[in-house]
Amino acid sequence: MKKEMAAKYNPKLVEDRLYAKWLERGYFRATADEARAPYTIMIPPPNITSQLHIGHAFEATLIDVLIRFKRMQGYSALWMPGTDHAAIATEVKIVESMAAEGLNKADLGREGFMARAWDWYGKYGSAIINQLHKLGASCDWERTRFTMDEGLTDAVLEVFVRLYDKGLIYKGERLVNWCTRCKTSISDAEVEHEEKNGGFWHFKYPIKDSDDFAIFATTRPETMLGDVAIAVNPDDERYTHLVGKTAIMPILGREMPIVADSYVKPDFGTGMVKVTPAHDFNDFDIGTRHDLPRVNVMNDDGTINENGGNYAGLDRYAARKRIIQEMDELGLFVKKEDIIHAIGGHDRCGSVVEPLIKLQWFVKMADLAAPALAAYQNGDLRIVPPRFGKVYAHWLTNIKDWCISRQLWWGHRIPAYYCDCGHMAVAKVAPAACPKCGNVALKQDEDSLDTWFSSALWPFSTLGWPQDNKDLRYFYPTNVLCCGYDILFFWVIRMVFSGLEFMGELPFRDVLLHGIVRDELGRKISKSLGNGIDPLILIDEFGADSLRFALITGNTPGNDLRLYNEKVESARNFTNKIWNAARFIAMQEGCHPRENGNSPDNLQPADKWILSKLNSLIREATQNLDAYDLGLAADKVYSFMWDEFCDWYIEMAKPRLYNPDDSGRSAALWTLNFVLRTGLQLLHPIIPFVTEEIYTNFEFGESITISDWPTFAPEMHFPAEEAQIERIKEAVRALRNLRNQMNVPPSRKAKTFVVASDCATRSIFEDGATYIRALAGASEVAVLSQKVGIDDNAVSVVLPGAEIFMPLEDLVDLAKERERLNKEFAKIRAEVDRVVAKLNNPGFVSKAPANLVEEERAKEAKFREMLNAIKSQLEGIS
RNA sequence: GGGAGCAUAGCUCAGCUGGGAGAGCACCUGCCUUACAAGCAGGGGGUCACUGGUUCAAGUCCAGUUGUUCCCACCA
Repeated sequence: MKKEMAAKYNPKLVEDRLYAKWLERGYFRATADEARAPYTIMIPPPNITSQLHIGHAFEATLIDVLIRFKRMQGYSALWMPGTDHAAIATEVKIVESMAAEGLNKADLGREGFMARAWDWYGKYGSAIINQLHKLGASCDWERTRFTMDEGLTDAVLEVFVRLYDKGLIYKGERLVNWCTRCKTSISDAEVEHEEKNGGFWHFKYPIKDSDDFAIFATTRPETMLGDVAIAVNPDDERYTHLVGKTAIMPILGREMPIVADSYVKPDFGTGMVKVTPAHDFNDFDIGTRHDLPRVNVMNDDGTINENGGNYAGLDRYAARKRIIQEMDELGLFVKKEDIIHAIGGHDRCGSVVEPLIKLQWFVKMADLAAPALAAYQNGDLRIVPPRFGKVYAHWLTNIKDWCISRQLWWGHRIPAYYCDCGHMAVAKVAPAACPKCGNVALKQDEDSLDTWFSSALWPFSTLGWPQDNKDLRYFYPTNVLCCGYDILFFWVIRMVFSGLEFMGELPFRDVLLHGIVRDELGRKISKSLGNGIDPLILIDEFGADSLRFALITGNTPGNDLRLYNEKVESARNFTNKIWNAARFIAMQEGCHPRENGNSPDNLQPADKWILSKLNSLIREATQNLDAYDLGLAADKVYSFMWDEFCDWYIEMAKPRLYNPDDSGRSAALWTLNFVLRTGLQLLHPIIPFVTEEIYTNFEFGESITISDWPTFAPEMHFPAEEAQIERIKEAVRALRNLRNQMNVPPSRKAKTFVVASDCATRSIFEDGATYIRALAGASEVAVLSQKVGIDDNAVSVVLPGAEIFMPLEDLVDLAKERERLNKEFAKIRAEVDRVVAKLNNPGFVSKAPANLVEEERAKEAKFREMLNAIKSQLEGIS
């Protein structure tokens, strides 16, 4: 070794170099190795529209921790990377960029547009992927996939055709959510409802051959142009006499029946509802039940069409205004109420979504959803945290048919081919001629598929499906799917039913959901707030390890995470602490095991104590990681390495290290190396760079990345030494506290007397004397069975089973010392009272587990003894 | 209208199957002790939102209340 280590860890000198090494040596390559078990995670493919943002960094860190952990455990660990074409999101961006050049889609035509889109992919497609290197992500980059790759496209077409042949995909005229800005249909999941202030306008329609009116209310007066009926509740006695009569839409002069339908709630509004089947989902159903016509009054761009009479050509909102005005002029406007109601907007562009009747493609969901729901209900699919299972089940229970066609160009074009004869063929490859009439001029459907249609296949399409192959059989099903809870119903559900349908097996066993990263004020990151956190800037400032550690600690699955500089800074301090612990060890003469044959033959209590603690830590951290409690695991290793190892063990080892003749020196060096090495391994999944740098500097092996995950070792379990050192620590803490309270300067050393009547206790302190000297400012430690020969002016502290005296004649203020002892007495007195109260409770003694009762009894004895000791000390100084 | 989360130290958050409240940051005191001042030692600070219940024992389980955040939903 003998490599000079800098006093401060500098990630900039390390990270890129190590990442390049990992790539070069192919550590992230995963192969279908039958000798090992597979462990697979598919990246949630980032959209090619975006750069790496803090949410990606969070998710990637979670995944990388799991992958690196499992790789070290010996699994053939595959983290499959890739990107998503993100149909509408990308198309919107491309259209925007075209607009800047004064171009629109029509100018380019379909082919020209696609060429431009592929250019876009070439330019931005790999942005995040490349940025993930900076974070240390251990993906198998050679497998990188894109949802519009040839292979994945083949999978999409295969699925489409199979579902169509099975009758699970159909084309039909349905009411769909329509974005008037993007001019495409969107799925239910893409509609975001937001509470907004709005108007609730009340109008009346005259009733034919009567002086009566049908009074109703609407939030969208412009849709009145498409009214085809008035509906009342069949049990509403106020209106039953009107059922069967005819109302007149005065502006268009359209006559419409008054029908009875139980959908209408008598106590809401006026109890009468205008029925507009072409522009409202409920009305669509009412219309179907009563066989009403569907009058579409809106164009694709949100203007009124020819069915709107004089209103044709007007924008929907302008039409709304004028209709209100015209109805008012006709004396048929009643009133306007201000209400707050939910308005659906397009999640990509925010414009208000209009329900319109369109000829679209749908996936029939009932048959697909059932097994996906069952898989969750019977426990095959585990969702972490479990509370999200309800969301999952709710979605699958209430799922409606999925509108998969989009009036977009960027995406997988629907493989349906039309002939002039009216025949439609659905096939992966365009038929050379119409199977029915032989016409060769077939036209492909203009629409493309919802982006989620392809990402639903991600867990198997990335492995080569529909081609059968070794990798697919080996790595599928994947182990865990890690994504944000916000895409549980967008994506997870669709992957589950697709996997079950086409692979006959769940795509993953576990779903690990994470929350979103928020800014220091707890706000959601958003463009409008400008509160974005750039991971690359944080990495540049603090290092990737620090960012990763900050993202892992203090977080539990499914919970949102607040990120701020101090947190990353604190993580940075931790990496530096580890670095310095290693630096200290490296500075010791002959520190390397190979240099002088350091061995664990002569382990001392402190060695056994730290090894035993480490051993428990291995077990706990492993369990936590397996249970996806990454934050918990990180916390435990953190406090072990910092508090136990650095602050206690290293300090306890120093006397031996500094004495070349100490017979325990070799054991200390061995222990330092062993604990360091193991601690690094436990930390490596979370902070891969600094751990690798130290690991290789110490020549522990070729690379920590491919080292074996530590396992619990029964021979490293030393309960007696653990208890022993804990008692020494207690004594040291008490002495430090004492010195501090008595204002003893740290430089002032003093002889220290430990008095214990019990022989075993004396032996503990005799063994630990060296630690007390080193850690508590004792010049010498004398262990006695009785208090003899100790100056009366010594300050003292009472421990369970022992008293410690530190004579500091010139420094002792007797009054102060008395006050301190009195306080101590009161404290222990309170403890005694509490224990006694517990033991006097007959319920406790009879019902609590025997060992607990026994413990309490022991405590009582211990505290009483301490009480007596303090009492006699008080007497001694008065 | 349904469903869920959260409510613990000044701030941000941990706390697994119920058995004497923790961390980081901030704060106070003392230390440049030859790994680390990005550090060391010591310290202050919490009726674990409220009410009731189960239990020998509740931050932890149950019910309700309040506050807050989010998701879903066609109340025209």
